[in-house]
Amino acid sequence: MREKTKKPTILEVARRAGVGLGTVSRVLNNHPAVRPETRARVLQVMEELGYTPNPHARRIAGGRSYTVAVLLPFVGTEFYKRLLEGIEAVLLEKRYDLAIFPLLSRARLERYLKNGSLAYQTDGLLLASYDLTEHFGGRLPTDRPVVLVDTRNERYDSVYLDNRLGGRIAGEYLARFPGPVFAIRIEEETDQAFQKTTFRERIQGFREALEAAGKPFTERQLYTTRLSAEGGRLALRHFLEQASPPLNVFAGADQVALGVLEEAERLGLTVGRDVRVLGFDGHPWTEEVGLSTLSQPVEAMGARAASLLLERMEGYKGAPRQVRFEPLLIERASTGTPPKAPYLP
Amino acid sequence: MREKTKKPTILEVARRAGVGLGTVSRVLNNHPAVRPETRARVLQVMEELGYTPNPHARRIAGGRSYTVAVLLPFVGTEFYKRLLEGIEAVLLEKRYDLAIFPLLSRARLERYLKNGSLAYQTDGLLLASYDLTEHFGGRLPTDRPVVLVDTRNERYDSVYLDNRLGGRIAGEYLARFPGPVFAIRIEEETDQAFQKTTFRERIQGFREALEAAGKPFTERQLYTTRLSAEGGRLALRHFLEQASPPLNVFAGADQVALGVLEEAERLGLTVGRDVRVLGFDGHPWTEEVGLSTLSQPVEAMGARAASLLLERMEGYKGAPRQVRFEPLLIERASTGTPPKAPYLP
DNA sequence: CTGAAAGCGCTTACAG
DNA sequence: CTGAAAGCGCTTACAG
Repeated sequence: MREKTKKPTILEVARRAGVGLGTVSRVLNNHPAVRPETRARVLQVMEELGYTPNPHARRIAGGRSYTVAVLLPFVGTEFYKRLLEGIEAVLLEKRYDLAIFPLLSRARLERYLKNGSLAYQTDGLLLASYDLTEHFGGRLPTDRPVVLVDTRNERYDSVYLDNRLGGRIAGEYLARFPGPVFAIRIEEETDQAFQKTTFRERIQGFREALEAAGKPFTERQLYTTRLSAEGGRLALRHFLEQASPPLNVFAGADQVALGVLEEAERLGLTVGRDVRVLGFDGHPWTEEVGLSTLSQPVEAMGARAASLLLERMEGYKGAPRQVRFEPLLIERASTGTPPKAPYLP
Repeated sequence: MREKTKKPTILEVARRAGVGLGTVSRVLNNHPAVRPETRARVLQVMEELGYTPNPHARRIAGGRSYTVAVLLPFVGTEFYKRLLEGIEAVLLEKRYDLAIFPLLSRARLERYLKNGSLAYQTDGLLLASYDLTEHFGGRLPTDRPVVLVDTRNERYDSVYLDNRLGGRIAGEYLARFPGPVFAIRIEEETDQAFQKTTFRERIQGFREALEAAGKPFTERQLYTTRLSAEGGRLALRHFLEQASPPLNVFAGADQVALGVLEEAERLGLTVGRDVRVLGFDGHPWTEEVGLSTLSQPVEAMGARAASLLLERMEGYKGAPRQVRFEPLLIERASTGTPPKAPYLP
């Protein structure tokens, strides 16, 4: 009759391993001053008992929470899925937990930050996509280390993709093909509190490249839509009202590019010949559907951001570090080029 | 020169209020055995000091975490925004925190549940939209109370909307207007791990009502798309290829209905006369755009679910409670009916 | 109604 | 390298 399966504590581990509980704690914290044999024995016992440390006790005893807060837009796109995977990979390895805070409203954000709730819960903050510092006069109201990812700010460690460069690469690339060039501009969320400029930068770079190539780009070549595959379908229909195949489309995002692909197929057009399509993001499924795209190492960016944060949490005091990633053009069938060897991140 | 603004503790509050720290704790926990004057004085001091209890200490001392986990689909739709608002409202009032766990993959879910991480962190679980019990042989591997919302299961407290009824109301309503009837079926996410049937139920009810009204519904009257406004635009174009105005469209969700509205306007059609559109969800903005819709009391559902969970956490042991909400038809200009008094939830 | 004390499961100097 | 002890900020019987 054991009572409600009480979790084993550090004390029980210590007893069974025949050591003091300080030693168990040292093993837990990777303290170097533990003999390898002792460590092994303790780990063994932990394994047997299915022991996991009580994070609340650690927090209260050690002052650290072993938790990192990730604040991200409340949109369930593949980009954030991948970003979280990258972040989580390095955090879990270091035995840190990850608390996700979807940015729903400014009021909620302030509550998180102000009332100390976040402060109590986490040892560091990872801000994705929104540079929230503007809301707080340049500095977030927290004494925890902060790292930005998918956005940048000179005052904080930042890990970001050069979206404008991606747009330029797209422009240079598509300008070489016969037929007119079109682009899809994806509307950013219009929430005043949370702004980002990702898609705008991509289009900006695209426009620059076309102009540099002597193919000035006008509003008529642009179609604006929300981020959705159906938006890509509408875009292609719109472009086909203005020009006959072959035509070349920069979709701005893989998700939208997928819609272009779907609609082309529905209309009986041959992708890669009648319609060339270029996506952006390099999501894993683009390989299956043969979509050319500007690959973005999202997982790597997330991992890098998490590493920078971990360093800060361990006391690193240097100047803010700006880590810039570059997108990589991957040619596949959707732009008519024979597929190359698969992309290795 | 105060050092890094140490947070005040219960001890400091006790001193300043001239009471023992047990009393402060009692105030914190709404224990009845505290004289009103004493309580007032303590609360005063807390206010002055900007004291907030350290949740980790409470957790470790009291065995409770004062945190509820909300597991929800990784999609940033307005529905979940509203649901979270409803949940949060009652939880915050009871001084509970809310930990959001987006359901990204089955692997992550199992990690949450298994490794005891969730178990340590929270006192109860709220599962939104997915009945995850199937993954675990009928019972979730947790000893914490569990409440489902936006889905149902006989073995757990469940709060849900009768989506099929909503579909039926929509069918009965639209069948009365002149002109053919169309419907938009929204694809559920195809993730095998996380399934829901919301939209399917709405269409099912719709079909039943039409058949009952002697207007059999065929596949030709159905357009399938992902959940997006652009999907609504495509749908309307599709319907207009099959019939001339006036026509009547059940959009299945407000977001998609919005696209129908947009496209009708773009085509110069008069909404409410040439095209009648009925949404589903009753999101706040539908009033502004004059969209008729089946209103769903999402916030109230979230609040109710949170209340049921709180009761369980306080020890309620009764049989699982099934709370069924009914959608309410709101007539506005998009179905040609003059707007009535605003809906009061 | 209220205070003093034990205890929650850990971490971290401090001695050995 | 390791043990014993103090302490983290609370909660909760236990006495008054």
